[in-house]
Amino acid sequence: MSVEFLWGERAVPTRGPKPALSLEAIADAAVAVADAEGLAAVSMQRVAADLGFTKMSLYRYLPGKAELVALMVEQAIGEPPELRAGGWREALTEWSELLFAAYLRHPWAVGATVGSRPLGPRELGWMECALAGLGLDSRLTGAERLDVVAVLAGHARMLVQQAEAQLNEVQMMAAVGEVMRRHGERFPYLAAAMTETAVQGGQNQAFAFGLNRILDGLESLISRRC
Amino acid sequence: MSVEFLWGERAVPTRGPKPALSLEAIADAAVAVADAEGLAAVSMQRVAADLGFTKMSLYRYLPGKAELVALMVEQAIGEPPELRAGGWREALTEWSELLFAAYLRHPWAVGATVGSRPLGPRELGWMECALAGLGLDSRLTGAERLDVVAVLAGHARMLVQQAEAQLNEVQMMAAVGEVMRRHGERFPYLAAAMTETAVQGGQNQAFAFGLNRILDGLESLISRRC
DNA sequence: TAACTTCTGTGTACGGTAGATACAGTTATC
DNA sequence: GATAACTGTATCTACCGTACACAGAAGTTA
Repeated sequence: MSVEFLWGERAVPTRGPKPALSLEAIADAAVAVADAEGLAAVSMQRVAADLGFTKMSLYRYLPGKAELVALMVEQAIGEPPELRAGGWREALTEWSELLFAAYLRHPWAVGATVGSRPLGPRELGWMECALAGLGLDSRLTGAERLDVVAVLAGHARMLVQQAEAQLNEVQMMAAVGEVMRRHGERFPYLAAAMTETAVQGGQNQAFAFGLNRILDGLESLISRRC
Repeated sequence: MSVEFLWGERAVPTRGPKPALSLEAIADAAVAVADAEGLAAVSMQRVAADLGFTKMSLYRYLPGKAELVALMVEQAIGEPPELRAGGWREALTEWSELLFAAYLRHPWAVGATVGSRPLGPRELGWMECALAGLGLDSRLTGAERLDVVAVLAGHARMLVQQAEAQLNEVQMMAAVGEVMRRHGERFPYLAAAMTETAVQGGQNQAFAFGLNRILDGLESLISRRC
C-alpha cells in the first residue's frame, strides 16, 4: 500500500476516453458487497461484475486490492464528525458513540483495520477530532492524550466485533450455551455471570458501561492532577 | 467451523497405521509460520511443506483451514494462567498483562479472532480466569462483570494491534510523520500531541496507562456501590 | 481533415489458494 | 497370513490477484 494513493490528489487526464468509473463508485460498490456478505466476499471480480465491468478495468483506477480495502475503510468511517460544544467528557462520549455507530454500520471495517497499514485522511481526521474534544488545557501529556484516544477507539472496535459475533443474545446463548451445558462445571464463574445476566440491553449497554468506566478513570486521573 | 472440533475429544483409532502427524504438531508448524511471516503466509500448502508432507495430508486431521486457524489461536494464547492471590485489582492487572504478553508473542492472533467464531476451551478458560479474579462478592451484576472482562481484553488486543503496526516509534514517525509534514496544518491537535511526545516507553507504557484508567474507573464504580 | 498520442476497457495467461476425489501403500488386528 | 482400516499422494476443479498485450475512443497537433 502506498501512502500517496490515499493522500495525493490524482491528476485528472485530459486525453483519451472518459473514464466510465470513479474511485468513489468503485468504493461504494465494494462497501455494498462487504456490508451484505462480509469482507471475504469482496474480490476484484465481484466488485467489477457488480459495476458491469471486467475485473481488469479496476486496475486502471487502483494499483491493487490493498488500495481498494484502504479506500473502503475511508469510505466506511466517513468524514469525522462535528462535535457539539461541551466539556471533554461530553465530547469524548459523543465521539465514541459516533465511532461505534459508524463501525456498527460496517462491521467488516474492524477486521480490515488490523496490522500495519497507512492511515487515510479521514481516519486521521477522526483522531484529530477526539484530540480536539479532549482539549489542550487538560493536565495530560501528549502521549497520554494519544493513549486516551486509542483506548476509546479500541473499546468501540472491541464491542463492534462482539456485536458482529453474536448478532443477538439468542445466538450467543446457542453458541456458548451448548458448550456451557456440557462443560459448565469447568467454568463456574462464567456460568454464574451468564445465568445472572438477563437478556437486556445487549451491546449498546455493554458499550456504554465500558465507556463510562474508562471516562470515570480518566476523570479521576485529571482531578488528581489538579 | 464446527464447535465439536474444538471441544470434542477425538476418538483415537486402533486399526491402521499410527498417524505420523498430530494436531499439536500441525498447529505448532502453522503458528511458527504466522509468527515469522504473518497470518497471510499460512496456507495448507505452506504448513504441510514445512512439516515435510503434501497439503492433502493435513485434511486427514483437519476438516479445513478454518479449523486450523481456530487451533492456532488456542495454541497461541495458551493455557489460562494461575493468578497470584490478591485483591481484584491486582488480579485483573496481572491477568491483563499476561494476556497482553501472550498476544504480543503472536500478534496475528488478534486478526484471527475477529468476527463470528466458536470459542475454544482455552479462550473460555481465560475468561473464566478473569471472572474468578474479579470474584463474586463485588457489587457488580453478572453482565457488568462480563463487560469488565471484555473491556480489558479489548484494551490488550488494541495495543497489540498498534504495536504490530508500528513495531517501534521510529517506524511510526516515518509513516505518520511524512504525512504530518505535508498535511500537518490540517491536524493541529494531533501535531501538538505528537511533537510533545518524546520517544519513551512505547506500547508497554501506553498499555499500562490505559489499564490503570480502566481499573480506576472500575474502582470508582465499586466504591460508589458500597 | 488526418495523423498521432494517450488513456480506457477487454481477453488471455499464469501462479497461487482451498478443497474434492480417486488411488496406492502401509499397518494393526483378526 | 488375510483383511480391513487408515495414511499419504496425484490429479482435478474453481477461484483469487495480477501481468501483459491489444483494440478502440477521445483529445491534440499537423
